[in-house]
Amino acid sequence: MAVYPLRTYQVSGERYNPREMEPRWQKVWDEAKSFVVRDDDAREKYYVLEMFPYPSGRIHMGHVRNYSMGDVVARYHRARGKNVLHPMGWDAFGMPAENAAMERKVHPGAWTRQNISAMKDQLKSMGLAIDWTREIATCEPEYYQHQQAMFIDFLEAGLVTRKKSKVNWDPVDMTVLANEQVIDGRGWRSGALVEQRELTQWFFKISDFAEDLLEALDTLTDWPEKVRVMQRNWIGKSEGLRLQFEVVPSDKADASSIEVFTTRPDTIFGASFVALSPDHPLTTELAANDPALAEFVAECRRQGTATEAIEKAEKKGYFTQIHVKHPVKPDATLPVYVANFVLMEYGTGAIFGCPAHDQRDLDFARKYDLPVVPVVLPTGADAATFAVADEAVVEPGTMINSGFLDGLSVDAAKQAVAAQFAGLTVDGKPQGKVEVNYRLRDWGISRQRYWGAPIPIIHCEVCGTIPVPKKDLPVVLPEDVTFDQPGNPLDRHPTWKHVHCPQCGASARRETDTMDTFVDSSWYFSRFTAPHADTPTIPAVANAWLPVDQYIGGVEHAILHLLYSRFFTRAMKATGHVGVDEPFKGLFTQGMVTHETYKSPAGEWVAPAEVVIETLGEDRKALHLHSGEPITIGSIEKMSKSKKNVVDPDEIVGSYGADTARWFMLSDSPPERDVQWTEAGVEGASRFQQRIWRLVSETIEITKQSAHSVRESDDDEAKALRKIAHRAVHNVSQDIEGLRFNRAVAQIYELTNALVRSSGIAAVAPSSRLSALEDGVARLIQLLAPMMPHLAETCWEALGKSGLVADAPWPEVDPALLVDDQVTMPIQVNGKRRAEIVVAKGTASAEVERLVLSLDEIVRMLDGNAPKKIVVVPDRIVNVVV
RNA sequence: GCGGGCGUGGUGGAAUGGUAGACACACAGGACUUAAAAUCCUGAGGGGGUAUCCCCGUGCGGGUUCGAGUCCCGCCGCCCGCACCA
Repeated sequence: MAVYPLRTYQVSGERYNPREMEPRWQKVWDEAKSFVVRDDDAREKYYVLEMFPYPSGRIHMGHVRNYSMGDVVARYHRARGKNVLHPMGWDAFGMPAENAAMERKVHPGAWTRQNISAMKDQLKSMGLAIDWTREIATCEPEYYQHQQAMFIDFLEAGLVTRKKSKVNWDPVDMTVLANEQVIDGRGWRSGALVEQRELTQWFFKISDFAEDLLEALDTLTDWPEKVRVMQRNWIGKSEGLRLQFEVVPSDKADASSIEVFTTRPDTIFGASFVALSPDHPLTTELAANDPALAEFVAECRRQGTATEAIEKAEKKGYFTQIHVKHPVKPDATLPVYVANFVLMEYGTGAIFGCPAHDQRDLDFARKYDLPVVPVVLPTGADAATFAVADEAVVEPGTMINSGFLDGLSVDAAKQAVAAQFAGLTVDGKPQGKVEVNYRLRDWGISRQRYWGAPIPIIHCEVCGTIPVPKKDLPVVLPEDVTFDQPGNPLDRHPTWKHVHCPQCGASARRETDTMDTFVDSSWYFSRFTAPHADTPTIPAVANAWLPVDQYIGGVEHAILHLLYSRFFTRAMKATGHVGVDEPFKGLFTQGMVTHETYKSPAGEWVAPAEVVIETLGEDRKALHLHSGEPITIGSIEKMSKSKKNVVDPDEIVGSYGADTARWFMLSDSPPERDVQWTEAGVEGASRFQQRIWRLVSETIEITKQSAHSVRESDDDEAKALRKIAHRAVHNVSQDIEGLRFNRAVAQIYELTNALVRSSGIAAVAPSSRLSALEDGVARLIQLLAPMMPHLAETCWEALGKSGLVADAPWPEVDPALLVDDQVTMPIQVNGKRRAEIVVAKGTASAEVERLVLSLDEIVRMLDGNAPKKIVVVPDRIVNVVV
């Protein structure tokens, strides 16, 4: 590109004022119903959704980032001529509302609805292209009655069960938690150490779908690999053998057999003990007559399940005095221990230990002096000298010391053992049975809380548990509840639970447990397809919209919400509410918003708003805004109230405008990574906004002043500018489709730079350049529209374009302008760039070679020698090897 | 321990095996201004040479290749997830 002279005149344009323009355009979109979507639109559908917010009171920067990304996708596909569904709702049930009720004497419903109203205003101030006519809140009977209806459908379809089981009890929130909600032995919300309690609970039979949920992960190719791996691990499939060990008769126990599960039946000849879980029924039976064992069991229970506890825990056991017969070594027996590392929840709660090939078993065997017999010889090891020391051997190899298995591979041995036991029985049970085990447990959904969807069940002493007849739905939460004491307000409500049995009419009791809030969020995306229907969905409509094409949210939901939703969608399919298995075709997990932390000399956290940063060269110093005392700049952390490093979106929107906040959230950092919120970054985004406005104003000014009336054909500069503009459209399109917003932003900057440079001389240049400038600016505004929609509308209007830029079709790209007729080829000598030549595109290699060898630099570097080899990659690069 | 990801200027980050550092932030110099802000122009990976130029450079060590930030092998470091799962 030529170097242009300084701009030829100044424009006295006013600054762009987002505070004035943003509300104005929001009103225009609203009145034009721009983003209201119709089901009967023939265009191709596109469903984009961001994870809906919990109405905590105010939106935070994480929301801004999340919804900015979704909005770009929505607006882009709209411009691409698709019928785009982009709805918003509220995940409105949950504990914080009850906590607020307890702390502030405000009803959870009032608190929640007030928060929704405030947050809706905040979201609206962002200018999101959302169809607000589809808004739903999970706490309203209009929503949860359908969830209750589906609960009954699931119950009838055998997808719900009620069973007594050991559950995770959160002593602070006074409720049961699902396994997925226990993190490191603590409640996911309260952080309290979780206790085990026996309770009768309602369960969704998610484990019925374990295999399908696992296998279908392979079809979710538009999901992050990380999330798929996490779900795969959570489902935790393992294939193995259920084995019966015959108990050697004694006066110690009545049991005649012990059942274990193993994934390594091949190592059976290396077995040297059997171990029971402290929670195993046989353990309990034995402990009844053995105080020392009872004490050992109690000690195991105290051990805890926290990460550190497990890492440090020593393998400990208690010998029961019982022996079992070795299943493949006649006359040999194995001692039976109770061991602290055997889990009742997995397999059968009992194992056989093969110390040579399992680290835990080895640690245990060394401690209790049990035999360590290697039975797998690793490939390449010497059979004569091979021995197991402190590390168990887990790699594959060849069977040794294993009777009829000797010489087989591990896999072959597994099959041979299974075949060996196939026809045999112990204690009337098959001695060995091939079995697939999953770690995934059924989903316990009963919560002993008020602010959730009531489980539509009536307990009748005569008839048992009876579903509430659908005509009686919804089971509405009573309003008059108290929160002045712990426990479930529904349970102590004076009248609510007292009902008559719908079958026999006798006095009966309503179920007072409510559903886990994760049930609410497991199908809201389906409800959005028919938010006002009097059935959970309208299947034909749901099937037209589903699956969600692009779902965007935080990775913290990788297991909980995303796995539950996959299950729930399958259950809805089984009961005829939707026709798809998978709810989310594409998933994107965005990174967090971080900020520097600040601490006062007293060691207290200080909010960014109270800190002044002084820069001296590259040094930065922080001072307190009011007191002037020095502030320590700390590490960069996720924005959180506890560290006070939060920036309020309202303040940013109020001072810089929503477009600036949106733009900054999309710039720089790749969307899957964390982004650091900085004042400088926001300033930069704001400056860019003004820069665009200046460019547009100048372009308009130049057009007015231009005396040109005849359209001339493009000169080189005009053509170059058109190329840049078309290329930008092409690249930005690809980047948005690939969700590479940071790169799209960079492309837009480049186009802007080129246009600003060009505008400086357009007034005195040939008319073709003015035309290219005008066209380029219009394209720029369109590229900008998904990201800075208010600014784009303002510019669009100023440029005299008709209609809204939000309704304008995405600009077309002339493919001819994407290709260069000339290419610059770098010339490498031994892989290092030494020169370059400009040749016509498609120049033959031989011609390129000739040109290269005639270059002064190359002649000099060859120093009279002939090159060993010349590699010419047409239109790309040349490498001369000397 | 297992699984996944990452490591590039002062900073955030670009780079279908083909000119490393696009774009932005921060910084420096200059123009404009009474001044400041804003704006515009210029510079910049490190080292050396007053121009043109040379050497080094993507965590470390090897390898494949005409050519490696990118692919392979072995290390080091950081982040995330799961975890006594038999």
